Amino acid sequence: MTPNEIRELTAAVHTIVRLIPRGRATNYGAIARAIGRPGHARLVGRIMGGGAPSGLPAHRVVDSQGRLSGRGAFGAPGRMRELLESEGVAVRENRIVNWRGVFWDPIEELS
DNA sequence: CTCTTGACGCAAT
DNA sequence: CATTGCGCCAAGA
Repeated sequence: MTPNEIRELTAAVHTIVRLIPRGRATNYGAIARAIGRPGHARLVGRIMGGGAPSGLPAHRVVDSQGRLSGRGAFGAPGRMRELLESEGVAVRENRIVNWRGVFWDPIEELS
C-alpha cells in the first residue's frame, strides 16, 4: 500500500462515516466492504485511530458486536458513550443496546 | 530488517 | 456467552 493509497482510503472512510445517520452506527468491517476492501476492518480501525477531521461522527463507528472499542480515542472516558446517548443510542456495559436495530449498513446506502 | 501492537472480524470450540 | 486461532496490515520500537 502506497502512502497515496492510504490517503485515498482515509478519505473514503471519512466519507462513509459522514453518511451514518444520527442515532445509528456501523462497524469497521462494513465500512471496509463499502470502500471495496472487504476483510480489511483492521485497516479501517487504524485509520479511525489517526487524527479525525472535526465534525466527523467517529462515535458512530463501533466493532462488529456493537462494542465501543474506540472509546479510548475520545478525550474523557465515557465521552463516546455520551455522544451516542445524546442522539438516542442506548449503551450498557460499553455496548450498544439493541445493536441489530441500530446498525446501519453503508452498502444499503450505496444503491 | 524483524517483532509487536492495535478503534477488527469471523468461524470453531 | 467466553475463548481461541487465524487472517489482515500499517506504524512504531
